[in-house]
Amino acid sequence: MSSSPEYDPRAFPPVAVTVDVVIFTIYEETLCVLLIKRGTEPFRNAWALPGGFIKPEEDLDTAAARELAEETGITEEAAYLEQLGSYGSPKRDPRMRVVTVAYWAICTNLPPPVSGGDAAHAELVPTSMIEEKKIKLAFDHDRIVRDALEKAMERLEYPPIAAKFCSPQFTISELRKVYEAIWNTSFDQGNFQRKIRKSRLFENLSVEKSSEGPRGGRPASLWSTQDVDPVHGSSERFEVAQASTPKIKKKKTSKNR
Amino acid sequence: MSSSPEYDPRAFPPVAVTVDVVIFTIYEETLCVLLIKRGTEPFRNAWALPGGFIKPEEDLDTAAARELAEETGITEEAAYLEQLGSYGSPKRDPRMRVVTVAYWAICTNLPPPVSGGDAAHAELVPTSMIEEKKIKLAFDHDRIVRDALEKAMERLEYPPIAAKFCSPQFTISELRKVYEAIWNTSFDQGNFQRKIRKSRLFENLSVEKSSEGPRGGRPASLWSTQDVDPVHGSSERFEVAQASTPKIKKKKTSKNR
DNA sequence: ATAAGTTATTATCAAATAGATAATATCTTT
DNA sequence: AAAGATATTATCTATTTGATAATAACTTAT
Repeated sequence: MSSSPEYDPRAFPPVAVTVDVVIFTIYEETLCVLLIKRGTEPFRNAWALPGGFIKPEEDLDTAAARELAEETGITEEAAYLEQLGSYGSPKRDPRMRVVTVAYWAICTNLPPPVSGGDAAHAELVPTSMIEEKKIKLAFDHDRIVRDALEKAMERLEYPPIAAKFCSPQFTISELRKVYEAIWNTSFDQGNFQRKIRKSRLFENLSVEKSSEGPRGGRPASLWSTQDVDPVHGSSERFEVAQASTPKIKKKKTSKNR
Repeated sequence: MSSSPEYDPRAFPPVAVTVDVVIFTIYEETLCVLLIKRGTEPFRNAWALPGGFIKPEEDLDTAAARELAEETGITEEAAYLEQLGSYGSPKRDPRMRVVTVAYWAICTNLPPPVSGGDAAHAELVPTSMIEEKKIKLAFDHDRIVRDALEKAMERLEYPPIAAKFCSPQFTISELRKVYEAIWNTSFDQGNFQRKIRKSRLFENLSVEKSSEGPRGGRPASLWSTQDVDPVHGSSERFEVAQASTPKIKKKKTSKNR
């Protein structure tokens, strides 16, 4: 027993360690993931998550932030980036033992042809394509995306994280549309507003008014939220149960592209 | 950009990969962690988490389950075991680059001198000792335990997971005591019972009655719960806010041993 | 056997929250 | 000026929660 911490690291078979990042964004009111088309074997021409090896002097989080920046041009501060879990099935890479540390990220409205990235190879794919197995992913990336989705849904019950899908200043309707896109349902405007307003997680930049946005209608006030750091469990939280009105509202199933 | 999945794993600097397990149990009404005293450098004589290298043909989860069984003699089915996250700071092990995949586990009432384990080296330590930095842990295990605590608190809001601290059949009071030990507070008996009874997560083995247990008082009915598998976020959940009565009740700060 | 103590279970009531719906406010467009 | 659109506020009811008490079913001491 307890062979445990009594070991010599140099005596053991080496493993390659990579990071992969599941980058979520909302595009055309649909939750999407950034994927890259592989150009080499194995899994040539299959879609894969952006990722790569950790560098010798690089922390895991740093490596993930680097991958995120390389693919989207978006810095870590502008996004939300969190570790998801590690995947190390012995056969997951046919070449050798590779353990990957997966991360997931939220980016604000990525432009469709990914700026700064290799536009030819990168694409935003609706998560429904993956959930419904309409697209084939390399390695175990299918599983990783599913796990990321699950974790994201959990985290988004903490509204400041959902706000990461929005611009730094946003209207309550924009935030509501984020929830609607992700849960693929409709929420009641008034009740949603009530919840946001009494939640002290957001700050009303009362003077400001949304300039662009929808054509017509009463202008909305802008809101912001403090940076989300350690998402400790005891934080204020949202039930995303059925805040929807049962009237007719039932959003059309998410569209593909 | 997008240097991403186009790589050759054999071309990169090797990393050693370990698993470490944060094993929680409740001992003397106090939440404890199983630690092992290191016998070799580095961090000789410091406390450390049980753990070790992944084997060439072993999945990460398998490795964690193996470590759990080696230290506690408890099989995975009897416990709750979940991945916590990976830690890979370049300097976390002075000897070479070691990335560890951390897990956390819940075990039912481990006997104080750990059965099946190396009793001389293993000990149950109250988590408060670690939270209050009264004990020094090897490597970054301090951080790992803190993260595990945070994650555990999150998960325990799903009551069937909290029930893993109890025997397969338990009384509502036993379950309540689990919450009280972990949140270090008192909960109202009646309200707690109300919540459990209407939550459909537990099954009342109505005929049965607790035989042992407390000496005196009305006998409690026994309950069980289905096995908890994928803890998907949309599950029924508990608010652990302040179900406590504000009367006097304020549990003494957890005792050491 | 009875009383006292202990734990479990059920009941009750007020306060807070959530779901549903409507009313009002402030814009843009016709 | 009217119609349409979106935001914001207001109500009302149903449900849930927090607090407290009452009752039930046992064990132990007298």
